[in-house]
Amino acid sequence: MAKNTQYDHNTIEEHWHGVWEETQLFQDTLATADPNKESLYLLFAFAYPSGQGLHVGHVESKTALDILARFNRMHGKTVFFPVGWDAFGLPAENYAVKTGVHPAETTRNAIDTFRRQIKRVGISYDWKSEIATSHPGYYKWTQWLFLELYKKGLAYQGTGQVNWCPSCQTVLANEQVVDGKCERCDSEVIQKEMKQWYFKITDYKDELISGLDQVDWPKATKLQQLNWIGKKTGINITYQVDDIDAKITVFTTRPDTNYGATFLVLAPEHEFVKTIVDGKLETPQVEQVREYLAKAQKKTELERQQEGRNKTGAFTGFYAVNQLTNRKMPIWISDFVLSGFGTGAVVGVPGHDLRDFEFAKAFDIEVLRVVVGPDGDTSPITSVDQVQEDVGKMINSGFLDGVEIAEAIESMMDYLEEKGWGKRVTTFKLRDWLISRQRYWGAPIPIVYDPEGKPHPVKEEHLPWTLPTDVDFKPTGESPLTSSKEFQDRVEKLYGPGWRPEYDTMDTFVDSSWYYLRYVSARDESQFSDPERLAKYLPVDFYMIGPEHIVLHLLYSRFFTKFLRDLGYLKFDEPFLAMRHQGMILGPDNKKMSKSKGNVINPDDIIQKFGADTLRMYEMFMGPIESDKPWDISAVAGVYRFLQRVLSLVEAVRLTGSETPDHPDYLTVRRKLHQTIEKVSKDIPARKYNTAIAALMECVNVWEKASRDKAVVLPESEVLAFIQIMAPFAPFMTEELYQRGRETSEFSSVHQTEWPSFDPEMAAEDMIELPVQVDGKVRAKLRVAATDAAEEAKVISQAQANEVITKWLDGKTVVKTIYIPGKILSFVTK
RNA sequence: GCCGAGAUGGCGGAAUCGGUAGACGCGUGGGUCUCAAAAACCCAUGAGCCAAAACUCGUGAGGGUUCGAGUCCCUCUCUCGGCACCA
Repeated sequence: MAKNTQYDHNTIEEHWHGVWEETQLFQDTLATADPNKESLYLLFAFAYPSGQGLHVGHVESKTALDILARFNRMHGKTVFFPVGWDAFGLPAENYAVKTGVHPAETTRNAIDTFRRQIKRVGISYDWKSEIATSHPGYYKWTQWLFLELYKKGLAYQGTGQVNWCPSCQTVLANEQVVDGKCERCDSEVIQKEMKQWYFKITDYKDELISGLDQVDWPKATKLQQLNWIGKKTGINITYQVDDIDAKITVFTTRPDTNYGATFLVLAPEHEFVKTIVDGKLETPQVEQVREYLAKAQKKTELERQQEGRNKTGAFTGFYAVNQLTNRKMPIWISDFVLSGFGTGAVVGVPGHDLRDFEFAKAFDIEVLRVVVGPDGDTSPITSVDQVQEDVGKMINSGFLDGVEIAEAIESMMDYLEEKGWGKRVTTFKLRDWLISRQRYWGAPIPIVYDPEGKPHPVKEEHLPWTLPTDVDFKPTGESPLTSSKEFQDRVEKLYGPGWRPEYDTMDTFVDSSWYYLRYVSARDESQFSDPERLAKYLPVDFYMIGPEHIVLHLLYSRFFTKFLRDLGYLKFDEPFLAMRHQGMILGPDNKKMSKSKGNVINPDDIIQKFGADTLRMYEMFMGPIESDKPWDISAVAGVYRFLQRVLSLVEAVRLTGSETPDHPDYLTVRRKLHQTIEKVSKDIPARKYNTAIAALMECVNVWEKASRDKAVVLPESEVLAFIQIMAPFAPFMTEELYQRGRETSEFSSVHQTEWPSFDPEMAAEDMIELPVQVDGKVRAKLRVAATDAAEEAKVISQAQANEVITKWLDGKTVVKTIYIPGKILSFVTK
């Protein structure tokens, strides 16, 4: 056979890239789609076009989807596989602050780079439906969506404590604060009271939970969403404040221990605290309350967290009465109680809640035991390890004595409700979504204010409400749009003198939470998306997305989907039917790739040296898509060698020209080929690309050996089948091999051919190797004709005739014989 | 602390309705070719014992169920991800 056929990957890949561009292969899918064909919508979480360009992680997830796309096209489906850009965002704006280059220009250049790189990797996107969120044709509809929410009362202005990043000079959503720091720049986030725009995502909280039953997502992802929504059932208990006309309601999930309640704690922001500070309620402790409040408000989120479990607090001078015991419980304030959760007030049961115990110890409050400890311990609780939270029988608890905790919870809730002292409630951790951003590079919020400062929606005929360009980017703490003269003039001209625009822009997550709806009619100027196409192609069949988007993007997207469904625009409840996450590609040092560590692999370099086919195939071969895995440059070369061998092998077949289907070893190769077709056909839909590639390699190993040692030459149809099953992985080289074997000059791609079928008969082995165990240990392997595998008696007698088995059975009594047809034969002796 | 995922040769990983552990690739050792080297190709490659065959051990640790456990059950350790003074 011909050795070392030159594998000139750059020439091959650039050539076919050019041909595909010219012939518009797989472009404008929906306009040309056959309505009778089954359709498949594959979606990649669109990327922020950063100045760094494409990285190997992008290549991984894009290739994974591209393989699915090509495979399904070859199965006759209409595959919708669009691409776009999450183009608004901070990096371009920060770059503008530093250099003065307008974000629009930075973004345009970055997109151009990405587009070029993605095409070079051979991702078969439909570029006709490309979108960018920063394009007025797109954000017009983002603004339209805002107005629809506004009309329904789901976009509202609220004043409250917000997360403020002093470095980005903007507010952040709760979801964007990570460990008390800004997720973008790691600056410490502070709390600020501001008037901002919110979306009422909490209206959908129940459905955001129940809808998860409809989708095929990783279990862990669903749990994480549930966790974030944080549904909890408990009871609100209302206590009378002693001596004055006031009541305080606490939320608790554990009313069972209420006989052990000895104090109340209020969040610093609690209404009752306000009345004290305002002097409406007289107490000798007013000064210390004020002092504590002042201190608490100054703390940043981070400082609060760093305090850890150390309890601070102040006594208000008031007492609440526990109806169960008539005990007067001192009312304290402390910042460990959060105003946003429950009622902003808790009842302290120090004997059976770790936190309450710590608080009681810090301020010398009485601790009562109401649950029997392990080994029947009923002594007073004096140390932390006696604080028993979850299990045990009630004691000192009146009618609950002797009852297990779980049962006591329900009994007590019933009792409190019966008495009118409490009411069962459900609470959620999920807050409304704060969408105002004091930044430039985003979609302007389509709101204008009249001279009295009252907000009005921008009229729909004024959409897109364009982002002004005469803006000073330098962050001042005020929105950059404040500096635009054009923006101000526009508003006064359209709405009247004294009117002013809303200067804030929308969180970029607003842009990215509905893009998958826009793709199907990306150029439509009359509506946000085409109803017919939405009905036909949505919801998304398969979504590939990084694990970092689990909480924010998915939650917001699901909210929009449900909202638009309620308006009648959509006929489905969930936007993404199936979803998986790609793992991270780590540097060769097994660490996350970063410029500072100098371990970044640039896909351009790999393509230059080995080609896009190698890059794709290597990344798919590294391991399961879902797991993190380190880059290994010599393994890349291994994949390159494989491709080179394929090229040589196929070339050799064609140069030889004479097939040898009558060769005795031909059947071995054909069997392997059919086994490989079967394996690859099963592995691709399951996205087990690493094992599919391993199978392709095995096939080549067998084929090559037969070709070299035995001069076996496969018929052209079988060579073609191999090329076809490899095509989704290595689109360039397979196109080259396919075209070399064709006679006609009219272009038709290997990627448009029909996927080869495998013949189970041809794939079947005629001899199998059957392990034989004696007492659980494999002692011999029998060669059994496949046709005999089902005949137990025949197999057993063959085993008993085996020399090694005889030796092991010698002098022993076989008490049991187990035969799993075709799998294993096991003798058990005494 | 709580929730989730995971731990398999020198490395990445195969194999989980319980049935030959280590497919495939990398690396390593030896060889062919060459004046030499590179490339390419061939052979070997879990550990122990060993001339070889055979045998013994072996999937984070310890127990258990089973004829048989990487896979199932219990306990534990470590790593990664998420949440966290959430009442």
